[in-house]
Amino acid sequence: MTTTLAELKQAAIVNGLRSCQLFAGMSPLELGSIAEITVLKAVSKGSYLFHEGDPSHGFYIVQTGAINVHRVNAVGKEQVIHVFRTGESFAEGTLATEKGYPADARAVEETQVMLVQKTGMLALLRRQPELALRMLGSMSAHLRILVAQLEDLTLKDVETRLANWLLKRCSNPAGGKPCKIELTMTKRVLASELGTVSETFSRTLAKFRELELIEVKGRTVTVLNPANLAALLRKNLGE
Amino acid sequence: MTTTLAELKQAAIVNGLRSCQLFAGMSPLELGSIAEITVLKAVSKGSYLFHEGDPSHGFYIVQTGAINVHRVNAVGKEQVIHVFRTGESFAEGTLATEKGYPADARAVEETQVMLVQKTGMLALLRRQPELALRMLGSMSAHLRILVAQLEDLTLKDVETRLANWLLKRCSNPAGGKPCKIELTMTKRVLASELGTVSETFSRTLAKFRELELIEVKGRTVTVLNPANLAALLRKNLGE
DNA sequence: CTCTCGTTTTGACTTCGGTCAAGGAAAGTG
DNA sequence: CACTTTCCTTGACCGAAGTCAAAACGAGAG
Repeated sequence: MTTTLAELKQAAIVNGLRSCQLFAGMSPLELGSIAEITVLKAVSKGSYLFHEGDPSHGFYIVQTGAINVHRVNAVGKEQVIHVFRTGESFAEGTLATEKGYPADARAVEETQVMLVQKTGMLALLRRQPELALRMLGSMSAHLRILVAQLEDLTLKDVETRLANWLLKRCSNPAGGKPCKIELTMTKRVLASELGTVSETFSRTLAKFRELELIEVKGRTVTVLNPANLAALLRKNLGE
Repeated sequence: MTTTLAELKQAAIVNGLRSCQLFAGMSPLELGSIAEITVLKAVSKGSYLFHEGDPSHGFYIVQTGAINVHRVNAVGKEQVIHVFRTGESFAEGTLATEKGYPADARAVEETQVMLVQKTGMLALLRRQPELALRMLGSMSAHLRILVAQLEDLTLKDVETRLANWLLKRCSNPAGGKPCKIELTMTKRVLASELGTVSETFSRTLAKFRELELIEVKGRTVTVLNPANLAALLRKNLGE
């Protein structure tokens, strides 16, 4: 039995699809049918996958790397909507509408994505209602993320947002053990993800350092005592 | 041929469904099958349709009145996500997930809604993939609204938001004819919809009055020259 | 008409956080 | 290694908008 290059590629795609939340637990047969309409795409660091208003060719799944989905206003200031990482899918919403992509998408680092093509996917959805339900679920998750983001940005100050952000990536947010966190991107980008600018971000880190809540060394932040940080977060939210 | 009360009710529901964007252009037969799983609900002014976290019984369509979907933080401050009016549907996202509603929903005024029940709808979706695509489209629209809201609140100041809000309700936003706008709710609520407080709202109206862009008389705002207001909006966005 | 209660407006104050500017650290390049 | 470039940090400043307080206004009740 011979294995062609195309078959290998297909197998790789099936594997990629399997690691995506959206398709978890689907049969190899079903995955195969999706793989057929899926193409791989490499996006180099800093380059754009699509811009706001571009006509949609389908939706994306991140295989490796990270995609920053954001919006830019007339002044050029950008607001991060979400940074999608391995296994996450985005832009599903463009399947069922003629409108283009509602935001910009740029690779934070060297990234591999899978593009599940629109026309093929629409045909599949018509034949497999269960798949459509999965898509609905996934979009619902996106809505939740956005609602949370909205609340974050409007109802909390930067200090609170940073505390929350740090705690979310602690292995044990309630414990008293120090916890190292590696920053995967530049602090400017991180700041923007938190809805602020690098200067303010820097200052807030400094404040936490003075309070002996964290230690910073290059790209590594060590939360000295997650419980203390959690206490500060509660205090900020609590009154 | 006799017409029972139940049949009349069904007919009323079918009519309501037809006026909803989500179901526009569907056959009477299909509408009928949805009507079967739909119940009417009256919500008195100020009372809640659901709270954040409540288990979902389905999604809603506004028949008359208005529903304010919002989020409340620990301090009690609330952030409006969107005010849904006649013909609009919301909470579709809860169909495909076990999580409860992601926000609160309160009637701004006396309101009639239709509840399309979850279990029945799921069964329908499995049989009618086209319906599922419609739902995807509708959720995509919601995502767009949220993204726009996010951009509004983070990238624009109150003055710009108010100018935009006023222009949106001018009959002819580009023209030079004065245009009366009736405020349907109290200014405090309006301010909150614009993501600010009544004081700031008041001041901004005053500023516009000084610039002779508008006139205010009780609950009536008259945009003297929509084109001028549009110019101000463009200037704010433009640099 | 007058009193009362809720809403709106205005003023004074404060604060958060963004901008500008400059110095230092780090990292890539020849 | 020296040099450029990008990133990070810190200080000084400023503006938008929220809070508090008090006055003005308006609608309904008696």
